[in-house]
Amino acid sequence: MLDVKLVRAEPELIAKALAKRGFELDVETLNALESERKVLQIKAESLQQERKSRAKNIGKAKAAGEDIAPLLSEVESLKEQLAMAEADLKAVQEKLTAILNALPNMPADEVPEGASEDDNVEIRQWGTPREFSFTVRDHVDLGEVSNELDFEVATKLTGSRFAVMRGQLARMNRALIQFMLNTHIEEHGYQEIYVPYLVNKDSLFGTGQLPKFEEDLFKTNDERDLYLIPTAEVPVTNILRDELLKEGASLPIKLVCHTPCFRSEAGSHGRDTRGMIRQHQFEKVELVNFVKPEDSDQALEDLTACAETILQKLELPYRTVILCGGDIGFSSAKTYDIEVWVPSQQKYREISSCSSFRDFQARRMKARYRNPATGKSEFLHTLNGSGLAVGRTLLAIMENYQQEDGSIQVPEVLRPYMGGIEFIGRS
RNA sequence: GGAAGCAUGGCCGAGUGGUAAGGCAGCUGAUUGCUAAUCAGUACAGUGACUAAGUUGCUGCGUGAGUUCGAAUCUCACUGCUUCCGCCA
Repeated sequence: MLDVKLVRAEPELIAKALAKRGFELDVETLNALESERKVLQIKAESLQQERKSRAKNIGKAKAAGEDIAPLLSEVESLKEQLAMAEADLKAVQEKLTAILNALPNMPADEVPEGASEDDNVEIRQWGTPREFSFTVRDHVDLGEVSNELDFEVATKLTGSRFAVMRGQLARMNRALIQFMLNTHIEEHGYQEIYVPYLVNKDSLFGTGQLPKFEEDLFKTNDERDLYLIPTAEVPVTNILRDELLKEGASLPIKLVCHTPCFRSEAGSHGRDTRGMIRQHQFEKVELVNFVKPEDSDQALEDLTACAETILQKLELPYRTVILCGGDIGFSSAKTYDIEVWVPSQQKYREISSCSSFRDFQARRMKARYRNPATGKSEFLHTLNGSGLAVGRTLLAIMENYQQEDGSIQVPEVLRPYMGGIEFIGRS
Protein backbone atom coordinates (compact mmCIF):
# COMPACT_ATOMS: atom_id res chain seq x y z
CA MET A 1 0.00 0.00 0.00
CA LEU A 2 1.18 3.48 -0.79
CA ASP A 3 1.22 6.27 1.77
CA VAL A 4 -2.25 7.78 1.75
CA LYS A 5 -0.84 11.20 2.61
CA LEU A 6 1.45 11.11 -0.40
CA VAL A 7 -1.39 9.98 -2.64
CA ARG A 8 -3.45 12.96 -1.46
CA ALA A 9 -0.70 15.52 -1.61
CA GLU A 10 1.05 14.44 -4.82
CA PRO A 11 -1.29 12.34 -6.98
CA GLU A 12 0.45 13.52 -10.16
CA LEU A 13 3.77 12.31 -8.84
CA ILE A 14 2.31 8.89 -8.03
CA ALA A 15 0.61 8.69 -11.42
CA LYS A 16 3.92 9.39 -13.12
CA ALA A 17 5.76 6.75 -11.10
CA LEU A 18 3.07 4.13 -11.76
CA ALA A 19 3.00 4.95 -15.47
CA LYS A 20 6.45 3.33 -15.64
CA ARG A 21 4.79 0.00 -14.99
CA GLY A 22 1.94 0.69 -17.40
CA PHE A 23 -0.53 1.45 -14.63
CA GLU A 24 -2.92 4.29 -15.26
CA LEU A 25 -3.98 6.22 -12.20
CA ASP A 26 -7.19 8.19 -12.66
CA VAL A 27 -6.11 11.36 -10.87
CA GLU A 28 -9.33 13.20 -11.60
CA THR A 29 -11.56 10.58 -9.98
CA LEU A 30 -9.17 10.34 -7.08
CA ASN A 31 -9.16 14.08 -6.48
CA ALA A 32 -12.94 14.28 -6.73
CA LEU A 33 -13.40 11.49 -4.18
CA GLU A 34 -10.77 13.00 -1.96
CA SER A 35 -12.41 16.43 -1.75
CA GLU A 36 -15.74 14.70 -1.11
CA ARG A 37 -14.12 12.73 1.69
CA LYS A 38 -12.72 15.84 3.27
CA VAL A 39 -16.11 17.58 3.45
CA LEU A 40 -17.90 14.50 4.74
CA GLN A 41 -15.29 13.71 7.32
CA ILE A 42 -15.32 17.23 8.75
CA LYS A 43 -19.10 17.08 8.93
CA ALA A 44 -19.21 13.67 10.59
CA GLU A 45 -16.54 14.52 13.10
CA SER A 46 -18.10 17.80 14.13
CA LEU A 47 -21.41 16.01 14.70
CA GLN A 48 -19.59 13.43 16.77
CA GLN A 49 -18.03 16.19 18.78
CA GLU A 50 -21.42 17.73 19.43
CA ARG A 51 -22.91 14.45 20.52
CA LYS A 52 -20.06 13.92 22.89
CA SER A 53 -20.30 17.29 24.59
CA ARG A 54 -24.09 17.13 24.85
CA ALA A 55 -23.97 13.66 26.34
CA LYS A 56 -21.44 14.90 28.83
CA ASN A 57 -23.70 17.76 29.84
CA ILE A 58 -26.60 15.41 30.34
CA GLY A 59 -24.43 13.29 32.54
CA LYS A 60 -23.44 16.31 34.63
CA ALA A 61 -27.01 17.56 34.88
CA LYS A 62 -28.23 14.19 35.99
CA ALA A 63 -25.52 13.93 38.60
CA ALA A 64 -26.53 17.35 39.90
CA GLY A 65 -30.11 16.16 40.18
CA GLU A 66 -31.46 18.53 37.53
CA ASP A 67 -34.27 17.78 35.12
CA ILE A 68 -32.70 16.40 31.94
CA ALA A 69 -35.83 16.21 29.81
CA PRO A 70 -35.20 19.52 27.95
CA LEU A 71 -31.65 18.47 27.20
CA LEU A 72 -32.86 15.19 25.78
CA SER A 73 -35.26 16.86 23.40
CA GLU A 74 -32.47 19.13 22.13
CA VAL A 75 -30.40 16.16 21.18
CA GLU A 76 -33.22 14.28 19.46
CA SER A 77 -32.41 14.96 15.82
CA LEU A 78 -28.68 14.69 16.30
CA LYS A 79 -28.66 10.92 16.27
CA GLU A 80 -30.22 10.64 12.83
CA GLN A 81 -28.02 13.33 11.30
CA LEU A 82 -24.95 11.64 12.63
CA ALA A 83 -25.96 8.23 11.32
CA MET A 84 -26.46 9.72 7.85
CA ALA A 85 -23.17 11.61 7.88
CA GLU A 86 -21.29 8.53 9.02
CA ALA A 87 -22.89 6.39 6.32
CA ASP A 88 -21.97 8.92 3.62
CA LEU A 89 -18.41 9.11 4.83
CA LYS A 90 -18.09 5.35 4.99
CA ALA A 91 -19.29 4.97 1.41
CA VAL A 92 -16.69 7.41 0.08
CA GLN A 93 -13.94 5.96 2.21
CA GLU A 94 -14.69 2.49 0.92
CA LYS A 95 -14.30 3.70 -2.64
CA LEU A 96 -11.03 5.38 -1.81
CA THR A 97 -9.73 2.32 0.02
CA ALA A 98 -10.58 0.10 -2.92
CA ILE A 99 -8.57 2.37 -5.22
CA LEU A 100 -5.69 2.60 -2.79
CA ASN A 101 -5.54 -1.17 -2.23
CA ALA A 102 -5.36 -1.76 -5.96
CA LEU A 103 -2.42 0.60 -6.49
CA PRO A 104 0.84 -1.24 -7.13
CA ASN A 105 4.11 -0.17 -5.58
CA MET A 106 6.13 2.63 -7.15
CA PRO A 107 9.15 1.28 -9.01
CA ALA A 108 12.55 2.42 -7.78
CA ASP A 109 14.33 5.08 -9.85
CA GLU A 110 16.83 2.60 -11.21
CA VAL A 111 14.14 0.26 -12.58
CA PRO A 112 14.48 0.44 -16.37
CA GLU A 113 11.65 1.54 -18.64
CA GLY A 114 10.00 -1.25 -20.59
CA ALA A 115 6.78 -3.06 -21.33
CA SER A 116 7.62 -6.77 -21.02
CA GLU A 117 10.27 -9.26 -20.01
CA ASP A 118 12.04 -8.52 -23.29
CA ASP A 119 12.98 -5.15 -21.83
CA ASN A 120 14.64 -6.52 -18.70
CA VAL A 121 18.30 -5.54 -18.45
CA GLU A 122 21.09 -8.02 -17.82
CA ILE A 123 23.26 -7.03 -14.86
CA ARG A 124 25.79 -9.84 -14.85
CA GLN A 125 26.53 -13.36 -16.08
CA TRP A 126 28.27 -16.19 -14.29
CA GLY A 127 29.71 -19.40 -15.72
CA THR A 128 29.88 -20.67 -19.26
CA PRO A 129 27.27 -22.96 -20.78
CA ARG A 130 28.76 -26.39 -21.34
CA GLU A 131 29.55 -27.60 -24.89
CA PHE A 132 27.97 -31.00 -25.50
CA SER A 133 29.55 -33.55 -27.81
CA PHE A 134 26.21 -35.33 -28.18
CA THR A 135 22.60 -34.35 -28.74
CA VAL A 136 21.22 -33.01 -25.50
CA ARG A 137 18.01 -34.37 -24.03
CA ASP A 138 15.61 -32.22 -22.09
CA HIS A 139 14.80 -33.19 -18.50
CA VAL A 140 11.58 -34.92 -19.51
CA ASP A 141 13.45 -37.32 -21.78
CA LEU A 142 16.19 -37.76 -19.18
CA GLY A 143 13.54 -38.65 -16.62
CA GLU A 144 12.12 -41.24 -18.95
CA VAL A 145 15.50 -42.90 -19.41
CA SER A 146 15.73 -43.66 -15.69
CA ASN A 147 11.96 -43.81 -15.16
CA GLU A 148 12.49 -41.58 -12.13
CA LEU A 149 10.46 -38.61 -13.33
CA ASP A 150 6.87 -39.47 -14.18
CA PHE A 151 4.26 -37.00 -15.38
CA GLU A 152 1.78 -39.62 -16.55
CA VAL A 153 1.16 -41.17 -13.18
CA ALA A 154 0.88 -37.67 -11.65
CA THR A 155 -1.81 -36.87 -14.20
CA LYS A 156 -3.66 -40.00 -13.13
CA LEU A 157 -3.38 -39.10 -9.45
CA THR A 158 -4.31 -35.47 -9.81
CA GLY A 159 -4.17 -33.86 -13.24
CA SER A 160 -1.86 -31.88 -15.46
CA ARG A 161 1.07 -29.83 -14.15
CA PHE A 162 2.05 -32.25 -11.41
CA ALA A 163 5.02 -34.60 -11.17
CA VAL A 164 5.98 -37.84 -9.44
CA MET A 165 9.64 -38.48 -8.67
CA ARG A 166 11.20 -41.76 -7.66
CA GLY A 167 14.44 -43.18 -6.34
CA GLN A 168 17.63 -41.22 -6.70
CA LEU A 169 15.93 -38.28 -8.39
CA ALA A 170 13.51 -37.93 -5.49
CA ARG A 171 16.51 -38.09 -3.19
CA MET A 172 18.30 -35.39 -5.15
CA ASN A 173 15.22 -33.19 -4.86
CA ARG A 174 15.39 -33.64 -1.08
CA ALA A 175 19.17 -33.16 -1.08
CA LEU A 176 18.78 -29.81 -2.82
CA ILE A 177 16.40 -28.59 -0.13
CA GLN A 178 18.83 -29.60 2.63
CA PHE A 179 21.79 -28.12 0.81
CA MET A 180 20.07 -24.78 0.24
CA LEU A 181 18.77 -24.52 3.80
CA ASN A 182 22.13 -25.44 5.31
CA THR A 183 24.01 -22.98 3.14
CA HIS A 184 21.80 -20.07 4.12
CA ILE A 185 21.83 -21.04 7.79
CA GLU A 186 25.52 -21.76 8.10
CA GLU A 187 27.03 -19.24 5.69
CA HIS A 188 24.53 -16.41 5.30
CA GLY A 189 23.25 -15.90 8.83
CA TYR A 190 19.65 -16.94 8.24
CA GLN A 191 17.33 -18.46 10.83
CA GLU A 192 15.27 -21.42 9.68
CA ILE A 193 11.54 -21.26 10.21
CA TYR A 194 8.63 -23.64 9.68
CA VAL A 195 5.19 -22.25 8.84
CA PRO A 196 1.64 -23.29 7.86
CA TYR A 197 0.94 -24.07 4.22
CA LEU A 198 -2.62 -22.74 4.49
CA VAL A 199 -3.16 -19.05 5.19
CA ASN A 200 -6.07 -16.67 5.68
CA LYS A 201 -7.10 -13.66 3.60
CA ASP A 202 -5.46 -11.12 5.88
CA SER A 203 -2.08 -12.70 5.25
CA LEU A 204 -2.57 -12.71 1.49
CA PHE A 205 -3.64 -9.09 1.61
CA GLY A 206 -0.56 -8.21 3.63
CA THR A 207 1.90 -9.40 1.02
CA GLY A 208 -0.21 -8.18 -1.91
CA GLN A 209 -1.66 -11.38 -3.45
CA LEU A 210 -5.16 -10.17 -2.56
CA PRO A 211 -7.41 -8.57 -3.58
CA LYS A 212 -6.12 -8.44 -7.16
CA PHE A 213 -4.67 -11.89 -7.83
CA GLU A 214 -7.13 -14.35 -6.33
CA GLU A 215 -7.32 -16.39 -9.54
CA ASP A 216 -3.68 -17.42 -9.11
CA LEU A 217 -4.44 -19.15 -5.82
CA PHE A 218 -5.87 -22.49 -4.74
CA LYS A 219 -8.65 -21.90 -2.24
CA THR A 220 -10.21 -24.36 0.18
CA ASN A 221 -13.97 -24.51 -0.08
CA ASP A 222 -14.96 -24.92 3.54
CA GLU A 223 -16.21 -22.07 5.71
CA ARG A 224 -12.75 -21.14 6.94
CA ASP A 225 -11.77 -19.39 3.72
CA LEU A 226 -8.18 -20.61 3.63
CA TYR A 227 -5.77 -20.60 0.71
CA LEU A 228 -2.81 -22.81 -0.15
CA ILE A 229 0.32 -20.70 -0.08
CA PRO A 230 1.71 -19.68 -3.49
CA THR A 231 5.06 -19.00 -1.79
CA ALA A 232 6.53 -19.08 1.71
CA GLU A 233 6.75 -15.30 1.41
CA VAL A 234 3.13 -15.10 2.54
CA PRO A 235 3.26 -16.86 5.92
CA VAL A 236 6.83 -15.81 6.71
CA THR A 237 6.41 -12.10 5.96
CA ASN A 238 3.10 -11.97 7.80
CA ILE A 239 4.75 -13.13 11.01
CA LEU A 240 5.22 -9.43 11.76
CA ARG A 241 1.75 -8.35 10.66
CA ASP A 242 0.18 -6.02 13.25
CA GLU A 243 3.37 -5.98 15.25
CA LEU A 244 5.33 -3.07 16.61
CA LEU A 245 8.82 -4.31 17.38
CA LYS A 246 9.95 -3.03 20.71
CA GLU A 247 12.95 -0.85 21.19
CA GLY A 248 16.12 -2.86 20.99
CA ALA A 249 14.69 -5.63 18.83
CA SER A 250 17.61 -6.63 16.66
CA LEU A 251 17.35 -5.87 12.97
CA PRO A 252 17.72 -7.13 10.34
CA ILE A 253 15.64 -10.27 10.79
CA LYS A 254 16.67 -12.84 8.17
CA LEU A 255 14.50 -15.94 7.82
CA VAL A 256 14.82 -18.94 5.52
CA CYS A 257 11.97 -21.33 4.96
CA HIS A 258 11.33 -24.38 2.86
CA THR A 259 7.75 -25.00 1.77
CA PRO A 260 5.85 -26.46 -1.09
CA CYS A 261 4.19 -23.78 -3.22
CA PHE A 262 0.82 -24.05 -4.92
CA ARG A 263 -0.17 -21.99 -7.92
CA SER A 264 -3.23 -22.37 -10.07
CA GLU A 265 -1.45 -20.93 -13.13
CA ALA A 266 -4.86 -19.83 -14.33
CA GLY A 267 -3.52 -17.35 -16.83
CA SER A 268 -0.80 -19.49 -18.33
CA HIS A 269 -2.59 -22.10 -20.43
CA GLY A 270 -0.27 -23.43 -23.06
CA ARG A 271 2.87 -21.91 -21.54
CA ASP A 272 5.62 -24.30 -20.50
CA THR A 273 3.26 -27.23 -20.59
CA ARG A 274 6.10 -29.72 -21.02
CA GLY A 275 8.10 -30.79 -18.00
CA MET A 276 8.75 -29.28 -14.61
CA ILE A 277 9.17 -25.59 -15.44
CA ARG A 278 5.65 -24.58 -14.51
CA GLN A 279 3.85 -26.82 -12.01
CA HIS A 280 0.87 -26.41 -9.74
CA GLN A 281 2.99 -27.70 -6.86
CA PHE A 282 6.71 -27.18 -6.37
CA GLU A 283 9.25 -26.92 -3.58
CA LYS A 284 10.98 -23.66 -2.82
CA VAL A 285 13.47 -22.37 -0.30
CA GLU A 286 12.60 -18.76 0.42
CA LEU A 287 14.64 -15.96 1.96
CA VAL A 288 12.80 -13.18 3.80
CA ASN A 289 14.33 -10.05 5.33
CA PHE A 290 12.93 -7.41 7.64
CA VAL A 291 15.23 -4.41 7.71
CA LYS A 292 15.42 -0.77 8.70
CA PRO A 293 14.37 1.52 5.84
CA GLU A 294 17.86 2.85 5.28
CA ASP A 295 19.25 -0.68 4.87
CA SER A 296 16.87 -2.09 2.30
CA ASP A 297 18.79 -1.21 -0.88
CA GLN A 298 21.93 -2.95 0.35
CA ALA A 299 19.84 -5.84 1.71
CA LEU A 300 18.48 -6.54 -1.77
CA GLU A 301 22.01 -6.80 -3.15
CA ASP A 302 23.01 -9.12 -0.29
CA LEU A 303 19.94 -11.29 -0.59
CA THR A 304 20.42 -11.66 -4.35
CA ALA A 305 24.04 -12.63 -3.76
CA CYS A 306 22.91 -15.33 -1.29
CA ALA A 307 20.66 -16.83 -3.94
CA GLU A 308 23.40 -16.65 -6.58
CA THR A 309 25.78 -18.45 -4.22
CA ILE A 310 23.64 -21.57 -4.50
CA LEU A 311 24.00 -21.63 -8.29
CA GLN A 312 27.73 -20.99 -8.04
CA LYS A 313 28.18 -23.86 -5.61
CA LEU A 314 26.17 -26.09 -7.93
CA GLU A 315 28.26 -24.78 -10.85
CA LEU A 316 25.22 -23.90 -12.91
CA PRO A 317 25.65 -21.01 -15.39
CA TYR A 318 23.28 -18.13 -14.81
CA ARG A 319 22.65 -14.49 -15.44
CA THR A 320 21.02 -11.83 -13.30
CA VAL A 321 18.61 -9.31 -14.77
CA ILE A 322 16.82 -6.31 -13.33
CA LEU A 323 13.13 -6.35 -14.18
CA CYS A 324 11.77 -3.43 -16.16
CA GLY A 325 8.74 -1.39 -15.11
CA GLY A 326 6.36 -3.48 -17.19
CA ASP A 327 7.51 -6.84 -15.78
CA ILE A 328 7.92 -6.04 -12.11
CA GLY A 329 5.50 -7.57 -9.56
CA PHE A 330 2.59 -5.72 -7.96
CA SER A 331 4.19 -5.19 -4.53
CA SER A 332 7.79 -4.79 -5.60
CA ALA A 333 9.81 -1.59 -5.85
CA LYS A 334 12.77 -3.36 -7.46
CA THR A 335 13.32 -6.95 -8.54
CA TYR A 336 16.31 -8.95 -9.73
CA ASP A 337 15.56 -12.21 -11.48
CA ILE A 338 18.22 -14.88 -11.54
CA GLU A 339 18.01 -17.05 -14.65
CA VAL A 340 19.70 -20.41 -14.99
CA TRP A 341 20.96 -21.85 -18.26
CA VAL A 342 18.65 -24.52 -19.72
CA PRO A 343 20.54 -26.41 -22.44
CA SER A 344 17.51 -27.97 -24.14
CA GLN A 345 15.99 -24.53 -24.66
CA GLN A 346 19.31 -22.73 -25.25
CA LYS A 347 17.92 -20.05 -22.95
CA TYR A 348 18.25 -18.63 -19.48
CA ARG A 349 15.11 -19.32 -17.46
CA GLU A 350 13.98 -17.74 -14.20
CA ILE A 351 15.00 -19.70 -11.11
CA SER A 352 14.82 -16.97 -8.49
CA SER A 353 13.15 -13.63 -8.05
CA CYS A 354 14.57 -11.26 -5.45
CA SER A 355 12.58 -8.17 -4.54
CA SER A 356 12.60 -5.19 -2.26
CA PHE A 357 9.12 -4.10 -1.33
CA ARG A 358 10.37 -1.16 0.71
CA ASP A 359 7.47 -0.17 3.02
CA PHE A 360 4.70 -1.36 0.66
CA GLN A 361 4.00 -4.70 2.34
CA ALA A 362 4.82 -3.36 5.81
CA ARG A 363 2.22 -0.62 5.40
CA ARG A 364 -0.41 -3.18 4.37
CA MET A 365 0.58 -5.42 7.27
CA LYS A 366 1.22 -2.66 9.83
CA ALA A 367 4.65 -4.13 10.52
CA ARG A 368 6.50 -1.46 12.46
CA TYR A 369 9.49 -0.88 14.67
CA ARG A 370 10.43 1.90 17.02
CA ASN A 371 13.12 4.04 15.48
CA PRO A 372 15.61 4.63 18.29
CA ALA A 373 16.67 7.95 16.73
CA THR A 374 13.17 9.45 16.89
CA GLY A 375 11.36 7.25 19.39
CA LYS A 376 8.53 7.02 16.85
CA SER A 377 7.05 3.92 15.27
CA GLU A 378 7.96 3.53 11.61
CA PHE A 379 7.26 0.93 8.96
CA LEU A 380 9.86 -1.74 8.39
CA HIS A 381 11.10 -2.61 4.93
CA THR A 382 10.56 -6.15 3.68
CA LEU A 383 12.41 -8.17 1.05
CA ASN A 384 12.32 -11.68 -0.21
CA GLY A 385 13.80 -13.94 -2.80
CA SER A 386 13.86 -17.56 -3.82
CA GLY A 387 16.99 -19.28 -2.72
CA LEU A 388 16.08 -21.21 -4.91
CA ALA A 389 13.10 -22.75 -6.65
CA VAL A 390 13.91 -26.43 -6.10
CA GLY A 391 12.08 -28.00 -9.06
CA ARG A 392 13.72 -25.69 -11.54
CA THR A 393 17.11 -26.23 -9.92
CA LEU A 394 16.65 -29.98 -10.23
CA LEU A 395 15.70 -29.62 -13.88
CA ALA A 396 18.75 -27.43 -14.51
CA ILE A 397 21.04 -29.99 -12.87
CA MET A 398 19.54 -32.81 -14.93
CA GLU A 399 20.08 -30.98 -18.18
CA ASN A 400 23.45 -29.33 -17.46
CA TYR A 401 24.97 -32.43 -15.86
CA GLN A 402 23.58 -34.99 -18.31
CA GLN A 403 25.76 -37.71 -19.81
CA GLU A 404 25.54 -39.29 -23.23
CA ASP A 405 23.87 -42.41 -21.77
CA GLY A 406 21.15 -40.34 -20.16
CA SER A 407 22.54 -40.57 -16.64
CA ILE A 408 23.22 -37.46 -14.59
CA GLN A 409 26.35 -36.51 -12.74
CA VAL A 410 25.77 -35.39 -9.16
CA PRO A 411 27.20 -31.92 -8.43
CA GLU A 412 30.06 -32.16 -5.91
CA VAL A 413 28.31 -30.18 -3.21
CA LEU A 414 25.27 -32.47 -3.27
CA ARG A 415 27.21 -35.73 -2.88
CA PRO A 416 27.40 -35.58 0.92
CA TYR A 417 23.60 -35.42 0.89
CA MET A 418 23.34 -38.33 -1.57
CA GLY A 419 25.35 -41.02 0.17
CA GLY A 420 28.43 -40.06 -1.85
CA ILE A 421 27.16 -41.31 -5.22
CA GLU A 422 28.54 -39.61 -8.35
CA PHE A 423 25.86 -40.42 -10.89
CA ILE A 424 22.14 -41.00 -10.83
CA GLY A 425 20.08 -42.80 -13.45
CA ARG A 426 22.57 -45.59 -14.01
CA SER A 427 21.38 -49.11 -13.38
C1' G B 1 -17.74 -33.01 19.45
C1' G B 2 -19.37 -31.32 24.90
C1' A B 3 -18.66 -27.69 29.15
C1' A B 4 -16.74 -23.38 31.51
C1' G B 5 -13.85 -19.06 31.56
C1' C B 6 -11.19 -15.15 29.25
C1' A B 7 -9.96 -11.09 25.32
C1' U B 8 -7.96 -3.41 27.61
C1' G B 9 -1.94 0.33 24.70
C1' G B 10 5.09 -2.22 22.84
C1' C B 11 4.40 -5.44 27.57
C1' C B 12 1.79 -6.25 32.36
C1' G B 13 -2.65 -4.77 34.56
C1' A B 14 -7.17 -1.89 37.19
C1' G B 15 -11.77 -0.43 35.65
C1' U B 16 -20.16 -3.39 36.28
C1' G B 17 -23.58 2.91 32.04
C1' G B 18 -21.15 9.39 32.81
C1' U B 19 -16.47 9.13 28.84
C1' A B 20 -9.65 4.53 29.88
C1' A B 21 -5.97 4.04 37.10
C1' G B 22 -1.16 2.31 37.88
C1' G B 23 3.40 -0.19 36.67
C1' C B 24 7.36 -1.78 33.20
C1' A B 25 9.58 -0.54 28.72
C1' G B 26 10.23 4.30 25.59
C1' C B 27 11.63 9.54 24.91
C1' U B 28 13.80 14.31 27.21
C1' G B 29 16.56 16.47 31.08
C1' A B 30 19.26 16.24 35.66
C1' U B 31 22.14 13.75 39.47
C1' U B 32 25.28 9.95 41.12
C1' G B 33 28.51 7.33 39.11
C1' C B 34 29.98 3.53 36.14
C1' U B 35 28.44 0.13 31.74
C1' A B 36 23.98 0.81 35.41
C1' A B 37 20.92 3.23 39.06
C1' U B 38 18.01 7.35 41.06
C1' C B 39 14.92 11.69 40.40
C1' A B 40 11.92 14.94 37.47
C1' G B 41 9.39 15.85 33.09
C1' U B 42 7.10 13.93 28.63
C1' A B 43 4.52 10.42 26.74
C1' C B 44 -0.28 5.29 23.86
C1' A B 45 -1.92 3.91 18.63
C1' G B 46 -4.65 5.22 14.13
C1' U B 47 -6.58 9.26 11.59
C1' G B 48 -8.47 14.40 10.26
C1' A B 49 -8.47 19.90 10.07
C1' C B 50 -5.86 24.54 10.15
C1' U B 51 -1.03 27.63 10.10
C1' A B 52 5.65 27.10 9.61
C1' A B 53 7.55 24.62 14.40
C1' G B 54 2.34 24.28 16.72
C1' U B 55 -2.85 24.13 17.90
C1' U B 56 -7.01 21.23 17.90
C1' G B 57 -10.68 17.38 16.70
C1' C B 58 -12.39 12.33 15.85
C1' U B 59 -11.78 7.07 16.36
C1' G B 60 -9.68 2.85 18.96
C1' C B 61 -10.83 -1.69 25.21
C1' G B 62 -10.81 -9.16 20.04
C1' U B 63 -14.45 -8.40 15.41
C1' G B 64 -19.39 -6.95 13.77
C1' A B 65 -24.24 -5.46 14.88
C1' G B 66 -27.78 -3.61 18.64
C1' U B 67 -29.86 -0.88 23.16
C1' U B 68 -28.89 4.32 25.12
C1' C B 69 -28.58 11.37 25.39
C1' G B 70 -24.05 8.61 26.54
C1' A B 71 -21.05 1.77 26.08
C1' A B 72 -14.53 -1.01 27.87
C1' U B 73 -18.99 -1.75 30.99
C1' C B 74 -25.65 -4.06 28.95
C1' U B 75 -27.74 -7.52 24.63
C1' C B 76 -26.89 -10.67 20.23
C1' A B 77 -23.69 -12.98 16.65
C1' C B 78 -18.82 -14.22 15.26
C1' U B 79 -13.43 -15.07 15.97
C1' G B 80 -9.36 -16.39 18.91
C1' C B 81 -7.12 -18.21 23.44
C1' U B 82 -7.11 -21.07 28.18
C1' U B 83 -8.84 -25.15 31.24
C1' C B 84 -11.63 -29.76 31.78
C1' C B 85 -14.10 -34.05 29.25
C1' G B 86 -14.39 -37.06 24.70
C1' C B 87 -11.89 -38.61 20.18
C1' C B 88 -7.26 -38.96 17.74
C1' A B 89 -1.47 -39.15 14.56
